[in-house]
Amino acid sequence: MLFMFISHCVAYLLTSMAVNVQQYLGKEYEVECDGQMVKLKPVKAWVLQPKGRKGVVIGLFKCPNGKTIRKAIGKIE
DNA sequence: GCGATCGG
DNA sequence: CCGATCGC
Repeated sequence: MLFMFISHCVAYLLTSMAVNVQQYLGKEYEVECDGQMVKLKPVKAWVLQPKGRKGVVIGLFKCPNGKTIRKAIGKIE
């Protein structure tokens, strides 16, 4: 019973976070690549947030020139 | 400096 | 292993 409850909570937390990040993955962002502004979808996104402080969402972008860059694409309360 | 992530 | 990402 307790196990069921806890696993449910864990699953809920994991999925809700995954969904939040996935929303960022769907959208395009203006990113500076090779001295040019390019619209790209992030290859990956995650929350970067110290404990007890506000944080940011970091997007990982693959530029046309092959370079990979990170950019903050969101804020966390 | 903290937070996660991964390319260089 | 470190830089760089952002805001606090």
